[in-house]
Amino acid sequence: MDPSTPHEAALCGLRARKKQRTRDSLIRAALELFTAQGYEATTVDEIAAAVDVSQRTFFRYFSNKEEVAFAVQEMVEARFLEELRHRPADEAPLTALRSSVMAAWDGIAASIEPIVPVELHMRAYQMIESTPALIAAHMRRSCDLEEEIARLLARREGLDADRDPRPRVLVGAFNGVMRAAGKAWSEGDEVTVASIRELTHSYLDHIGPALDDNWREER
Amino acid sequence: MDPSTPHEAALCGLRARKKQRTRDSLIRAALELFTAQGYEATTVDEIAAAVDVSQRTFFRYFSNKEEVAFAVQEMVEARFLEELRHRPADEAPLTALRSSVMAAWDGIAASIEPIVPVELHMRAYQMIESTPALIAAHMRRSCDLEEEIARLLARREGLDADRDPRPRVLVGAFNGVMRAAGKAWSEGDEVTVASIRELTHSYLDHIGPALDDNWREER
DNA sequence: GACATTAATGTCAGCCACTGACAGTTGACA
DNA sequence: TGTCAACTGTCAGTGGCTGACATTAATGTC
Repeated sequence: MDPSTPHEAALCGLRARKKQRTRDSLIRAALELFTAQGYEATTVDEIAAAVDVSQRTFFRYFSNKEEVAFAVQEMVEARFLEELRHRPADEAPLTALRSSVMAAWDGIAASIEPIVPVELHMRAYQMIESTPALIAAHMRRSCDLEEEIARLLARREGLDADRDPRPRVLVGAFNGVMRAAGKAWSEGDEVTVASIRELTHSYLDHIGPALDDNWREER
Repeated sequence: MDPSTPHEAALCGLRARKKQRTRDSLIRAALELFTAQGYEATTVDEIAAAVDVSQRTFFRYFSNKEEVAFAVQEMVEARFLEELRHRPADEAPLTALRSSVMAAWDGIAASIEPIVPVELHMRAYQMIESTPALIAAHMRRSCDLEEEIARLLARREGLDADRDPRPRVLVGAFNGVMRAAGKAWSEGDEVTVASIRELTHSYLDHIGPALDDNWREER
C-alpha cells in the first residue's frame, strides 16, 4: 500500500522488522547459494550459517527447504491474483487471465525488488525448472493456484465451481500453456523478464488454434 | 506378448523370476500399507520387513519411497502411450488422445491384475491424490509424460515439436483437464474404474466450450 | 558335479532434512 | 523496572537415502 515502507503490511515494532529482515536474508542467501552451486548441493545448514542463525531457526521461517526456493515466486503469484480480482467484469475469462499475467510480469520489479534483485529471481526460476525435486514442488503449487483461480473465475461468472467443470477446465488448459511457456523459456538462453513475457504472450495466442481438429492444412 | 507368462518380457532364468517376484511383492505390500495407514505414516523399513528383505534392498528396486507408489501407475501410462502410437493417422489429435485414454481405462484390468488387484490400485490412486507429497510427484510425472505425448503428436502430424508450440499447448490443456477429472474423482465417493472413465469422458467434452469467450449465455 | 564368475542381498556407518522439548535471551508493555 | 510473550539456540532423535564391503546364491564352463 504505502511505498515508503519496505514492503508488505505494518512492520511496526522493532521485533517485526527484525523478523522480516531475517526472513529476507534467508531468502536471498538461499537463492544465491542455490543458483551458485545447485539446490541439492546446498544444505540447510549452509543457508542458516550464511545468515548466522541456527538450522532450527531456518525451519521456523520455512517449513521445508523447498519453501524458501518459492518464497519470491509466491509474491509474484499474489500479484497475479490481485490483478485478476480487479479485471473488469465484462472481460472474457481467458482474456482476463492473459491480462493479469501480463500485468504481473510488468510489475514484477516493484513487487520483489525490495527483497531480491529481479535478475536473481529469474536465475532462481530457471534453476527451479531444471531441478527435478523443485519441478515437482512447482507443479503442486500450480495445482493449488489453479484451484484458487478456478474459484475466482467461477464467482466472476456467477457459476458454481463445484458443479460446472468449465472454470476448472479452462484454468487447467491455461496452466498447461503457462507451464509449457515457462519450460521453453528456461531451456532457452534469454534469461530476461522481457523474453518470458513475450513467450507467454505468444503461447497464449495458440491456445485456440491448438484445439482445432486439423493442424496440417493451417500453416 | 505371450499371455501364459506372468507379465512383461522374458523372465527366463530363476534369478529373473525371483527378482520379479520380490519387486511385485514390494509393490503390493507398499500399496497395502499406504492405503491402510497412509503414505507418510508408513516407513520404508515396514515395507521391507513385510516382504522380508532389508531396507537396502528396497532401495535397489526403487530409487525412492515415492517410486513404489507410482509403479502401477507407470504401467497404465505405458499402456496409454502404446494405444496412442497405434491410433489411425487420420484421426484428429484431440480425438486420438481421448480414444487412447478410454482404451487405457478399458484395458486396465488386463494390464495390472497380474501384480495388484484393480481395486487396490484405485484406492492407491485416491491416496495419491490426497497426499501432498505424492501430488507433487504425480505432477512431475505428468510433466514428463506431457513431453513424450507432445513429441509423439508432433511426429504424427509431421511437425517439429521444438518449433511449433501447438502440440505442447494441446497436451498442456489436455493434461490440465485430465488432472481436473482425476481430482474430482478422488474427491467423490465412487472409487470405481467406471466412474473415473465416465468423468474423464465428460470433462473432455468441455474442453472446447470452456475456451469460448462467453460462459454466461450458454447454459 | 566341482569351480570360477557374476548378480543379488545383508550389514554397517554416515549424511541430511526435519521435529519435539527445553532452556536462554530479548523486545513489548504496564 | 519487572513481567510476559515471542524469538532463538541446543540437543537428541527419526526417517529417507547412499557408499563400501562382505556374504550368499544363481549361472555358465570344464
